[in-house]
Amino acid sequence: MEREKAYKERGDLYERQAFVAQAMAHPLRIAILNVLRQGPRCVQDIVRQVDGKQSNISRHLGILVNAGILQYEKQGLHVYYTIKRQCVLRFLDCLSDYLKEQIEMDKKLLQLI
Amino acid sequence: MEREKAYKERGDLYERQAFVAQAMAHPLRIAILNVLRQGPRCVQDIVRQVDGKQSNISRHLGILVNAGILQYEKQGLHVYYTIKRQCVLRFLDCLSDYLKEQIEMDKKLLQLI
DNA sequence: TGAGTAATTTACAATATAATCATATACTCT
DNA sequence: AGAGTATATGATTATATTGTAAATTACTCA
Repeated sequence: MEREKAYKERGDLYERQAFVAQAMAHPLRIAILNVLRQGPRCVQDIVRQVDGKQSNISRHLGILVNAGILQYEKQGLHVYYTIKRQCVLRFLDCLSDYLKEQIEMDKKLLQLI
Repeated sequence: MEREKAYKERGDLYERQAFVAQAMAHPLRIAILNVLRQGPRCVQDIVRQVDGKQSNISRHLGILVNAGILQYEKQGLHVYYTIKRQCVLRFLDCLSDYLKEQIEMDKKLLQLI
């Protein structure tokens, strides 16, 4: 494969990776992912567990599906969403280890002021 | 810990996770991370390897540092950047496995048209 | 000190993302 | 068919992100 083509393909990959990251880049969407850890859930279930309007949650679900992170299945009136990419959960878990420490540290700093 | 406080802390964590994800959500920043896999590199090195103006790269580096993904060290005129969170690389690797397949499939579909 | 190089920052215009309300679609049950 | 419920989709406004050129800071070395 020639050099330029190789570069272009890499760029293609980078764009898709960035697209997945972008889909995760919102606290509400992270909250949704954490609800779906429990297993498949319909929109209502999710709306009940995270703080947000139905139409907004629906939009965020759409973004996650679009990025290939979630799958959905229609069952009558309900639409059940499921996590399709376990990578994403592993990543969040890995991040939370040191982010929790960071949060603790920030809290202590605040108390010093 | 009371319920409401627990919720707030979770929200705090979600915001920070989202912030890290957001920092990864740009193809140029992914490209930068892939340059830095090789080891510490200064801004010029990076500018040479990815496609972009120096001031722009500097901005993107700032975003990655801010999210805690990169570290830097000044050495004379140069600033050397290093990857601090290996999570991030593992995540990108995990994504690329199926994204590459997806790219292949998309290419084949295009040829059918 | 001052010329030169590396890196960051500022200011701005262009573009993308987000939340909300109202509306539309799709399905169920009587 | 028609009422009722679950989701999704416009349209709009507010906010955030991006790229670029120009200005600024920080360091080196003659």
